[in-house]
Amino acid sequence: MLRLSTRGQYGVRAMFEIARGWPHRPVSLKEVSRRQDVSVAYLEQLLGKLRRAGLVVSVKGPGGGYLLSRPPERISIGSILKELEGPVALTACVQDPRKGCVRVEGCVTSLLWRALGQRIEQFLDTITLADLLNTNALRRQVRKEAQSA
Amino acid sequence: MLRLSTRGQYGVRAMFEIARGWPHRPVSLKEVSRRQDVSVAYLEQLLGKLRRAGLVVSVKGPGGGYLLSRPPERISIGSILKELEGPVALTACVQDPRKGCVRVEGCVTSLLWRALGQRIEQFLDTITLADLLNTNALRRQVRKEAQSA
DNA sequence: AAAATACTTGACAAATTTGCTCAGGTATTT
DNA sequence: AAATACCTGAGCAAATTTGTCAAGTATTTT
Repeated sequence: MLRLSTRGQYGVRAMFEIARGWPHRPVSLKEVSRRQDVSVAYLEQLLGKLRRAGLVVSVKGPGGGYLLSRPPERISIGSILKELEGPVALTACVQDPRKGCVRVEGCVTSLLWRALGQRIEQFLDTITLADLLNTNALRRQVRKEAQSA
Repeated sequence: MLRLSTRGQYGVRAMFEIARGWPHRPVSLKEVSRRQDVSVAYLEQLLGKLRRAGLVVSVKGPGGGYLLSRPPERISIGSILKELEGPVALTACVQDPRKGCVRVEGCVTSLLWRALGQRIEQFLDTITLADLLNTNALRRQVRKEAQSA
C-alpha cells in the first residue's frame, strides 16, 4: 500500500543529480539519464514540471542543462514530490472537502487519514536535497525524526 | 500522492461498523452497506480477505454477520490495511531487496523511503479500532502522536 | 422440509492510472 | 550552419483499481 510512483522516485533522484552541479555547473538530462538509468524522454517530462514550478532553471545550448533555482538546503523532498504527484491526499474526502463523508461515522476515519497525511508531509518537508548530498547528515536527520516519534 | 485505495478505506469503515457489535452482536454486510454506502458485493470481497486473515469470524444464517475475532483494542488499523493492500512499500527496492537500486547513489534515497515507511507503519499500528469507537480517545491519540513528532 | 437469511468464491469487465515513447519543435553556442 | 540540449503535446500499452455478477454453501426459522 501507499506506493510512490516512479515519477516521484525518478524526480527525486534527478534532482539529486542536478543538486550535485550546484551552484555553477548545469547538469544535462543526458547525464542524469546515464547515472540514474532513466530515459531522457521521461526525464524531460518530469523536469518540465519542476521547472514550471520554479524548482530548477534551464540553460539551453551546448554545455547546458538544469540548475537548482535555490540552495539545496532550501528544496525539500516534499516540494519535489508535490509537483510531480500532487499533494499528499490519502483519501478523496481529505483532499476535497466537497466530496464529504457519506455518514458522520465516516468522518471518524477521515480524522485519521488527515493526521497521517500531516505526519507524512511534515517528514518530507523536513528532509532536503542538502541532506541527500551528505549521507551522514541524512542518517542523522532520519534518526532524529525517528527517535522523536 | 500516496493515495489509499477504496479497498483500504472501505475496509476500515466496515471494520468500524463490525466493531460496534462487539462482543455479542454479529453485524451483517447488509447493515454495513446501508450505514457506509458501499455495495454488499464489494464488501463481501473485502471481508473475505479479513476473515481469512483471522481478523473477523463469520456467523451464517439469519441474524448472522461478522464479529471481531478479538477485542477492538487489539486490532490495529495497520493490520486491516496490510491485509487489503499489502504491506507499506513506497518503492520496489524497499519492498524487495533483489530489485536493487541501479546505482549506489540511488540507495541514498532508498534510506529515505525506508524511514518514511517505518514511520507510517508505526503510526498505523498504534491506532486501533477501539480508538475509532471513541472519538475522544482518537483525538487524544492523534494529538499525542503529533506532538511527539 | 421449505423458505429466508447471510456468508463464500471466482470470474470478469469498465475505468483509471502509470509509465513510458515519439515527433516535432525552440533556443543557444561554437 | 551545425551541434547541443531543452520543450511540448499526443498517444499508447500495461497494470491497477473498483467494482459487478452468478452460483454456490451454511444456518435458522416456520
